Amino acid sequence: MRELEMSNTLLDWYDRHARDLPWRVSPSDRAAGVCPDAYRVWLSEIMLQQTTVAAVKSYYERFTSLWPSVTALASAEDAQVMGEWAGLGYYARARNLLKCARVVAENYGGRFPETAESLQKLPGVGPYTSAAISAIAFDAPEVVVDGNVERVIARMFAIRTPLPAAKPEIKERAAKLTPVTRPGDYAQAVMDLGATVCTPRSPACGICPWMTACAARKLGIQAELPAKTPKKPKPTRRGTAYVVRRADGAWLLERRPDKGLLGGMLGWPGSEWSETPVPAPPLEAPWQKLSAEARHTFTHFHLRLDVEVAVVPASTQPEIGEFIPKEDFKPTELPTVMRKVFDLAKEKLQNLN
DNA sequence: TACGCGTGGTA
DNA sequence: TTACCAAGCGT
Repeated sequence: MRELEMSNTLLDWYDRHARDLPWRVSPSDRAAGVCPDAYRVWLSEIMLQQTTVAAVKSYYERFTSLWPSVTALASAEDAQVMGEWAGLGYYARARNLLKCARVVAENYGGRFPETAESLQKLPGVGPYTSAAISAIAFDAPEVVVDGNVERVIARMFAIRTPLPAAKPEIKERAAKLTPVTRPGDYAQAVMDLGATVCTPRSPACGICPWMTACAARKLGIQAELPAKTPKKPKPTRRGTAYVVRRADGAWLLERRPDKGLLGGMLGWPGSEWSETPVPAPPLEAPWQKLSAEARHTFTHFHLRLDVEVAVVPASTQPEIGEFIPKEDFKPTELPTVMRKVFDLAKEKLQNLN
């Protein structure tokens, strides 16, 4: 199949099978001249980095409802944005989201630049996201390559080189397929194909619009591709989290530094997380160690946290962190590992409500 | 180039 | 239970 025939075949498939997503303009609306709002495209693309559509949907609805425009988001309080992002993960995205919104509001008059080259200069916007925004929001013929596209292309051309070494070859192949007409729909079509048909495990080759052109399928190796360089094993780290409740119901919390793990997020005071952590209670108190531990797995290590709880007098002044009044404390604003600690500790401390 | 950086679903 | 995986970026 020629390149033009392939892209047309996929666009026909997309016209019939495009998923209905909150941030998407349907192919029929697009044909009628409707353009997606660059702010919404950008917001969705940042949220979708390494994150599933199912996880993103409710966050996207909440963010667009609270902040309908990039200028509105630029004016938001850091703490509120971090709190709304809690649970979605990769918190550097939220910090860069705010930075980017403020750059667009202050340096670009609230309008996103249209070229991938300009977009990639913005915080948190890399090669994939810049191309995706330019293609989807402005219909520019950019080559959009994400994990889905890598998988589809690696299979289509039976590229056996493991990722990430195969990226340049994949990008070349993807570039030759990218059409000049409807590049925004085409970019979303390849990603939809990867997400719904050319899936990582047990791809549905029988219903694939590109079935006859696929080299991996001819060889029967589609499920083995793309090859990946093996991952390192995850070590286990340990630590202790301290949950303090003041007699008036306030909770002792600490804002983590902007850089590093869970940067900028609220959390419980605690020891370092390491193979042999040193206990580090935030204040003197009659500590009670819980029998259960909080378990959580991050990208590169497993964590097992002991949880110690204490109730302290209403007059207690914190040396570390800050007492948050009970009416201001929202567990949903905690990153998931900290919410797990809370869920273990709350039964022992809830009698102060 | 390789690593640090979250979370929830799935097999 | 464990390992793998998902619309990557910054350093």
